[in-house]
Amino acid sequence: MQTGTDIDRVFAALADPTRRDIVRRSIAGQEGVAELADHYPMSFAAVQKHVAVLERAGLVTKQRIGRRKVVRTHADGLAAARRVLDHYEELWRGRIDRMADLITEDTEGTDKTRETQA
Amino acid sequence: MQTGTDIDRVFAALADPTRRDIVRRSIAGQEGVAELADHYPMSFAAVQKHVAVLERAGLVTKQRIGRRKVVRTHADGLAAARRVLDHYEELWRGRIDRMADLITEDTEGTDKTRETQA
DNA sequence: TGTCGATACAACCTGATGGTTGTACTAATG
DNA sequence: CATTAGTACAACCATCAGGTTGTATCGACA
Repeated sequence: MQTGTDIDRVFAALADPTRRDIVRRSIAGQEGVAELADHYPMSFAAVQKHVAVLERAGLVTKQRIGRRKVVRTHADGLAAARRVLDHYEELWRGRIDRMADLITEDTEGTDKTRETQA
Repeated sequence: MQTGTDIDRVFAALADPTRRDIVRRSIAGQEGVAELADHYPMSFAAVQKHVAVLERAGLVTKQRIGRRKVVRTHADGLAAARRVLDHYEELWRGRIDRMADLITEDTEGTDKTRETQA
């Protein structure tokens, strides 16, 4: 569970509508894999694979309850994705501020403005 | 045409680290495709493709400036992704509230007669 | 303990993705 | 107007992702 919440996997997992729906349904944390599968026009195995993708991305967890394995969404995974977007928004606001600065100051000559990394 | 800001495309686009970096750099909105390409260990054409993916997802736009086409990130695209995550968080909070309700009320009647025992 | 419900996993097919090279279009510039 | 920087796009290739079926495991229970 080291790489549990890898950002690449999180976004990739969220890129599929079926998987987003599984995430949504699993917030309630009541359904097993087979029950989830009933909601989609595909095989049980396909849904099982989707759940596996979500699990690898750290977006859901499975817990054995009786003979089923109940799927629950893991809020931390979603938080990881949110943080990335928050970061962009922060940078975006910074850009706006800088534009405002340019308007008020109007000092020319800022050419090699580069490198910021992340 | 198409689905301007399709959520599938947005998340899929953000699933690639190179593309996320392009989004980040393009917030400044200063570099053309070739300038962006200089930062990555791949061909110009490959970067061009990445930009195209971001463009289709509504995450960036291109504007001709001189002989270059400057790439700028489009905040609306990011906002679309954020809205999805916000929705999940909202549902998540609702779940917590419902759990709290169950604890305080404890009046059954909502039974599906499931998960017997523990 | 033998059966059934629920889950896991492997093998396979197909289309999408991420990378390459090569060629062609477009617009500054000498 | 010929050249060249910058971009676009097509063809091609390898790998991955989403789906299928088929078989195996595992836990509950008559």
